[in-house]
Amino acid sequence: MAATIKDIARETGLSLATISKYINGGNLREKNRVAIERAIKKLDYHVNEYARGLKSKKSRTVGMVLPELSNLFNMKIVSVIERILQEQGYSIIICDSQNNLEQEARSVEFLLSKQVDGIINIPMGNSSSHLAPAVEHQIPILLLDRPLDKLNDVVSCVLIDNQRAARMAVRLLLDAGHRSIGVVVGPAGVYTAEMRLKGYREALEEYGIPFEERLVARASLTVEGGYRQMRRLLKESKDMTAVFVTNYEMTLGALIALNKEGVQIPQELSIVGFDNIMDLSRVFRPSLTIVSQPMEQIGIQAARLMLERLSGDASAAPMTVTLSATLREGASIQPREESC
Amino acid sequence: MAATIKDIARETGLSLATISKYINGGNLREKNRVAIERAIKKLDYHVNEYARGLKSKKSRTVGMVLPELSNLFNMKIVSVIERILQEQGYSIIICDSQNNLEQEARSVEFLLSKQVDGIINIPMGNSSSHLAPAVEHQIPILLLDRPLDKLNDVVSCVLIDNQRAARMAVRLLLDAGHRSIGVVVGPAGVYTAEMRLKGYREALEEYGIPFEERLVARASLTVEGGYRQMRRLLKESKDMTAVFVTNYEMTLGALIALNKEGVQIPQELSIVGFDNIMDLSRVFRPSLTIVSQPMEQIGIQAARLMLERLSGDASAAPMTVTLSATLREGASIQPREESC
DNA sequence: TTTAAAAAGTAAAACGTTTTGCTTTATATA
DNA sequence: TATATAAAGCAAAACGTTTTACTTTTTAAA
Repeated sequence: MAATIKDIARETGLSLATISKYINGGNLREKNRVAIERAIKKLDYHVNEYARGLKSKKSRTVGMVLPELSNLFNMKIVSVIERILQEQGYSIIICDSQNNLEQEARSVEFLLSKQVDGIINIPMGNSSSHLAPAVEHQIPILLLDRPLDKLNDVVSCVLIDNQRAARMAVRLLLDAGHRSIGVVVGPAGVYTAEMRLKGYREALEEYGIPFEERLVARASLTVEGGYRQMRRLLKESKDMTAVFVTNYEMTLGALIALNKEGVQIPQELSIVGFDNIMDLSRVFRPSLTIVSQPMEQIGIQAARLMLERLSGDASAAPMTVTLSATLREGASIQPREESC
Repeated sequence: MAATIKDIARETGLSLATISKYINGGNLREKNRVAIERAIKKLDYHVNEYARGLKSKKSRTVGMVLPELSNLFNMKIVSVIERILQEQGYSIIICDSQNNLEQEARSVEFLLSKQVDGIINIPMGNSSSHLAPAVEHQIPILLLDRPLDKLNDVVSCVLIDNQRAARMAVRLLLDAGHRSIGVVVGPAGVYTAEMRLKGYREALEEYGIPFEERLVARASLTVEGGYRQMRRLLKESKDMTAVFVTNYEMTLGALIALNKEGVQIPQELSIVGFDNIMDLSRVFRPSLTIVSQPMEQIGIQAARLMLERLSGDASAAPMTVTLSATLREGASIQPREESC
């Protein structure tokens, strides 16, 4: 039914090789070029990606493996990467591993069976074993948001300087005179959570403030997690005058909790949130001070790195790109007189 | 490098056709079966999807075209569909058309160029022209969330009974004695918005309450939209005692606005929200009364319909499946004495 | 003009499957 | 045991490209 390169050859009187050359951007005589173009239009020819893939061993598809889709950070990143890769003719297959390590490994196998040219992965845990089959296949691998030490020499990586960003955020609170600062942070073992917590500790240290376990609230990375742990902090640490919440969903949950408890921001509690998705900082009154991850940039860099490695560029050695999160100052921090 | 069917044939002494038969689930002699299985394991053979696609003209891939990814309803649906199709060996390519009609059309073309076996689309507008090329290709098309009249006889469709759900929700408020009920609803022209507004009007009509334009707040389907329009309603309609918010993001925005304004729920204002994502109804206190779309079911039905049509099942005529949203009663509605 | 070099074009093989029409082997019936 | 039938296996062609090694044409230099 559909026209093939053979039909174009017949229509133009040229050979298959010439048509193929045209399609792949080679040089040809002007009159042949126009003849081919006319024939393509006339017969409504489209390249058969499967025949091409069979010969070239390239699928022009990259796979993406994520812990979950229903997370706005992930979605935003996917959205950016998808747009850029598509512009270059690549399609992406997304695998939601549903916070399940075995599923994550299965997703990698699935993508390999679909013969993707590369894999982008936001790893769930700290093991890299799920990527072993992909490493073996020698396809480019790119880690997002979280590194995996074992693979440092084989894969590229796009990260945020979580630790520094957290340090800056907590400094802001310290500079405002706060001394009892709570932190709502993700589960132990999650790289980003650990780094952000580290930054929090560092800032305290700089100011000579003792770190207190009771001010650390470990939450699942969800609205509910933020809600619950914010309430717990409020209940258990009455002296707390500020809080740092370290991801978007938890920030949302914390805000709901604070509102429900009628805690005035910033009069009664200062807060620094995380991730400017859905323009939370603008919508919320008083405007929220937040750590803002450059999500567009993360996506752009990830796409760039992947495309470079896909094109077999020599310069495309595995590398780690670390981007800076920025602090957007709002009005959710109250200076405290009694200190200093 | 990678083993092919030929290697298996050589290893086992059988013919290509027999190996192919095995792979595709045909019958063979027991000893041949085990020989093939051993060879496959030994040589780590995997089907080459591109060779297969070339012969069979099936890509075992379906495309999905959405207005945007950063929307939790869409994401949840994608997540479910992705899981089910993947279990059947299908991969899905997602195209985020970024609320851009031209991009939506380009996405369809892109998917066709990638030779997807079917397309699932949450259409942005009311025109079906972007799907024309897909219709021409004779591949199964499935519409989600919003129908397109022109295509009724060619495509399947999975919908929610928006109108009824809205009617039920507003009835609940009316039954509680509310007479001045605001509604935050999506932009004019958006199918779901219109249907939900229609349901709102119907309920009022049933109770003999005049419809008032001033109580209708048209918002963009975002947190910010909900926030802005909720504030507008509060300011402009002091007599309003209840409000119905008709999507998840807007509900979130409305809640933020109400909290910021210090409006007590439900004492000062009763509210019915929409979509139980992130367990909003549980997290929020008082627990929210919401219209809950059966997102899991929507995804399941969509996947089922698509799979049936992909398998060329005779029973798989284009059809419309309409699912019911349910009302989850929380504690965000206050009965009003003065009425009845 | 002739010749050399560069550019453009070609025929044919290959990629790894599925499928068709046929042959061989196994099973059931007489 | 012989025969008919069903089941299993096979050889070869086809799918629509890309690529290789070669030939022809064009352009530039002598």
